[in-house]
Amino acid sequence: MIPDELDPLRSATPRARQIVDAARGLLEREGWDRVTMRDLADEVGIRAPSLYKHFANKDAVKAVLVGVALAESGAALRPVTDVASLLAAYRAIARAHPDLYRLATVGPLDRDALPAGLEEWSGAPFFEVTGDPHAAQALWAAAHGMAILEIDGRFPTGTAPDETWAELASKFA
Amino acid sequence: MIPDELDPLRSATPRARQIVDAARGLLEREGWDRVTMRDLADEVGIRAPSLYKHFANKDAVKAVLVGVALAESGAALRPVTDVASLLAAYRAIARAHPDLYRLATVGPLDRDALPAGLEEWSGAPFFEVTGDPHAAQALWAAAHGMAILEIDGRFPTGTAPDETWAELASKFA
DNA sequence: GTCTATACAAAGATAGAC
DNA sequence: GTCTATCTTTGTATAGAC
Repeated sequence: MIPDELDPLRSATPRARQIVDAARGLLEREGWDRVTMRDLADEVGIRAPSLYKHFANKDAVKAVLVGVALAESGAALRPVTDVASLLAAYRAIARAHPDLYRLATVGPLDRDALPAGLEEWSGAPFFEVTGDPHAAQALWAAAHGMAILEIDGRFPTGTAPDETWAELASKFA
Repeated sequence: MIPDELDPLRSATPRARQIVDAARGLLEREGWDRVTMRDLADEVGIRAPSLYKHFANKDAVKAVLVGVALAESGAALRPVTDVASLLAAYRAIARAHPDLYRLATVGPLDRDALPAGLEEWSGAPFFEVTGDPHAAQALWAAAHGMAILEIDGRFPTGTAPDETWAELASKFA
């Protein structure tokens, strides 16, 4: 699915992979703020100081998880067919792994910590479906707005109705 | 501009207002994570524990600031004319006070801590300009997606081009 | 690479005196 | 309502044994 050279775990040791897996589990159960280095070490079965032999700090763990999120998202959005299907796939990703989605999309992005080309590859489906860079960015931003507001429970009704997603799709169809 | 009964500072004591003002200043200079109860107290000229005589905890300070942000946003979006002007006003708010915008729009919303009706009043311009609840929600979500990605520097080019905002406006015109 | 032990600096929060 | 003193959690880090 994802090109080998874009895999954020490409050169990770088995132990590093294990740590990332554990971090993802904790993240999806508790949210990033509640992932502590101590709990992460517990989950792996080692002591907290040992984590620093594999990752410089907590942010380095986060960077890999962000890469994983972008890679999985880019894969799930392919192959590209039409706007409605793309939006449906995008929504599904955010709802399936809300904390991972949040981690990868909220706040600044440390681009230097990502495999070169991954960010672009992850967003390319929006260009493919619109055929125009500005329309692609606008559609991506709209999809993100819908997704993040939905998983954060910000829509007054509690969850975003299917009709609102359909309305958005109709505008860009 | 804003109805009196929606004012989040309506029943605040002078000291509480002073604390909120100081918190806003710190927020806009440093971001919410760097607003500490100690720094906030310093700014006001008292000791950190004294803050807890005026606010239950840091989240209670945040709740008032979120209310202030919603109130100012709702005021700045009025009067409503057309989609393009509404989006321009929305974008201007986010760019003028990015950390306040983030505080009010990122993550879950503690609705119980807000004046009743404020959230709805703040978002009503989107209903006014579209005349349809689903289109209003979709437009609001799209505007938020654009705004938050722009102030977080998430657009690959660095900042969202005016053309992308124009593209979005054209879809909902 | 892992462990134990230890340390330190934020940061939110509380208890109790005045 | 303000103070001083104190507690806890957490990220981060080091030293040194195995």
